[in-house]
Amino acid sequence: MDVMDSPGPAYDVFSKACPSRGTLEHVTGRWGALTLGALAALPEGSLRFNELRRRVDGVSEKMLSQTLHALERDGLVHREAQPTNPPRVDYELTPLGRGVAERLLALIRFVEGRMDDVVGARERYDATRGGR
Amino acid sequence: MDVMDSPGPAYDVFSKACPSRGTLEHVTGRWGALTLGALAALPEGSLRFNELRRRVDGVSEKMLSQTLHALERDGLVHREAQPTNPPRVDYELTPLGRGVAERLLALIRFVEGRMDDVVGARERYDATRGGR
DNA sequence: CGGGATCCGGCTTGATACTG
DNA sequence: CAGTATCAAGCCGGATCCCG
Repeated sequence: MDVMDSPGPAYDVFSKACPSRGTLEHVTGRWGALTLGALAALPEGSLRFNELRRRVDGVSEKMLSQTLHALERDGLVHREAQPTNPPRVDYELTPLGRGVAERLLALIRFVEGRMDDVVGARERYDATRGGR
Repeated sequence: MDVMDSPGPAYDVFSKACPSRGTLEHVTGRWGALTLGALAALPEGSLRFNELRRRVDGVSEKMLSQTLHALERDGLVHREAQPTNPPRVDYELTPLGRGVAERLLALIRFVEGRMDDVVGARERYDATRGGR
């Protein structure tokens, strides 16, 4: 083994310049997280553009399109376009994307499952500060 | 059991109006994720304001303060101020916050560990589209 | 249907300065 | 040290129009 083989930490999100920070933001971003979540929630994991849009309640066409491009570029989502009329485009997770989405969903489900605690904490916090 | 006891899904991030979406954004937001990650990476998990600021490379005072308030309000972070001079304030995760941070760190580490794949995917993507 | 291009208002963010 | 207040800038995100 060469000393050059030593990998080291290599990538560290806590470092300002690390490219992993950008990817983490695509993944955890407002629409990125929900898009990955929607694709992961499926058994067979393939969705068309407008199906996806309906599942991610509140997303605009522009933001969904933009989000999908970023995720595709990072190798997390695969886009398959069929040159039919009307056009049909399917999106699905890549194996890498499935790994990410799995962990993301674990986080999402945990948060959803503890929302009663969160809501309670908020009420206590707000009560402490009177009206502000 | 009363029928009223039936909990149902109760909270669903995919729904626009669900409060869990807000909490998820605090948790996964740009600075929220890194702040929770920094607090979770510790053995004894207590950090002072400026220690935290140094670990989360690039965060401004304002954003860190704002982020900590949101996390405290959601019951994920505990704030302990000592009225000494100079003032000393320690932040640490609550049990709930530790649960969230654990899952968040699993995601972060997974992304960091696959960045080579991501970088490769980006190069292939960019090459396909010529210069843009 | 599945987007791209453009315009534009507003919220988020980052410096800077100030306080206890 | 641990923040808050203020202000300007910029990027995000929505609406709209358009095309294949």
